[in-house]
Amino acid sequence: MPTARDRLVAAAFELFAGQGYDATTVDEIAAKAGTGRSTFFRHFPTKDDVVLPDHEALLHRVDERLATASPAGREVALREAAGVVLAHYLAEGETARARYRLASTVPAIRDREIASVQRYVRLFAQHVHRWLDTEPDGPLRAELVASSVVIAHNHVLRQWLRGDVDDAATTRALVDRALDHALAVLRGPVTDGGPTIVITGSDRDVEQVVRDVREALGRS
Amino acid sequence: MPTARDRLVAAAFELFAGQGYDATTVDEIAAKAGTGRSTFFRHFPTKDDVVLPDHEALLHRVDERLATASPAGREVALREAAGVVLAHYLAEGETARARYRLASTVPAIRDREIASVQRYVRLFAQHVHRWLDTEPDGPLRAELVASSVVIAHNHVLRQWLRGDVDDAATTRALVDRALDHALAVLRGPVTDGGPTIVITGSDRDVEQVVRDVREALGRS
DNA sequence: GTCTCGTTGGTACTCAGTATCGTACTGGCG
DNA sequence: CGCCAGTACGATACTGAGTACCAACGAGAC
Repeated sequence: MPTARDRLVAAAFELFAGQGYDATTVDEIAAKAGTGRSTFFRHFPTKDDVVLPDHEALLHRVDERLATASPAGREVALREAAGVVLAHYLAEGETARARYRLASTVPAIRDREIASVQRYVRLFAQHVHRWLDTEPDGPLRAELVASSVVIAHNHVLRQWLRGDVDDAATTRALVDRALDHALAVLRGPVTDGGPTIVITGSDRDVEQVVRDVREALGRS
Repeated sequence: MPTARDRLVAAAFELFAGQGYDATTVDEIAAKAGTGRSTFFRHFPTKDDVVLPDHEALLHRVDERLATASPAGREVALREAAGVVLAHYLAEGETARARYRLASTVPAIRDREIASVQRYVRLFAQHVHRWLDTEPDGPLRAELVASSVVIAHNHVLRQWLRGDVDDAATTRALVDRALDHALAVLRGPVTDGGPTIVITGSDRDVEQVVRDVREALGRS
């Protein structure tokens, strides 16, 4: 016999899928789970929470990873922190996908999801602020980096949730690649005096770069 | 005699400020406004909406500005679209600040605000997608640009809402400057083959840039 | 006058969420 | 075995948001 909490979650998912979110009352969920109404609200503060994952534990783990970042390892810390979240969803598997489908159709749940995402952004921002606040435009860049990391992560995560990508290793690789874009702001500040140059990528053929620069400036 | 809608808004702001959001019932608001309960819900779908601005009109104007962007004027379109939103808040003046204080303390309103912000991000993303989807990593970069523009705008807007900045012209200048960072992703893609060069700023002394590049690459 | 039509007020209802109480089921300890 | 915590559960009653529906009022059209 599964625990009452698990029965409630299962019953809720079935009823929501069958007759829709709004048309399902908490009483029905409790009845189908063979429990009392009080028990439902004892386990889930609101009706929404029965389908939303417990972000608390996840946020805590992300927080821990970001807290232990040496100045040199900040970019790695951000990547791994995003990886922690991704791993959680991948491990959830079909449950995460069912929740995604639900959030796509039910406004109330979608709004809750958005609010949850914002908590991750805030958490990331909190740490990046510590790193950048003394730099020029640090506070702004901190927020840009934080939101960009989450955007990049979620962009790929959605591909997996929709089933566009199915392989876990591929998904992880895509997130890594997406974070290249997101972390560009972290690498170089935009100074307002002279032009700022940001060069990324592995190939370091100086003369080729110079040719590219001349071409780019000539065109502009 | 102001319209019933205006009286309801005024009554709501006063009661929320005086006794808190949760402790205020819709009946009280209606009573203070000298109207019936039905009238309240006829004007505002939910209790939250009485303090939230009508984003519909604003979203529409932003949409219009973004829709009429030539390929060369895309960056300008994004800047002006952000400017439209900023101008609206600046025109609201103290009302916007009161709402900000309310959203800072009441979770329900804060969540609604977050959901509203997300609608702007989606609208921006919708247009930027049209522009970038065919480019490498276009869809991701579109979302990064959209969220970054909104983040940058809101970062400065919050400074004004808090009163850290009070002058309208200064605020507009700060937004313009903040958007420099946000639009970096729009300017250059990060290719994975050779190095990618992103050059920002107004000074276009090619030889100086080339010297900078050589120095940067020499160091690395 | 009266016939609409839009705005309003009033009433009754559903349902989420809160508070409170009594009860069953545990494990530990004498 | 009897007693005693602590804990999970169920039932009831309540508040308040949001919905549905209906009756009344007022302003113009004819």
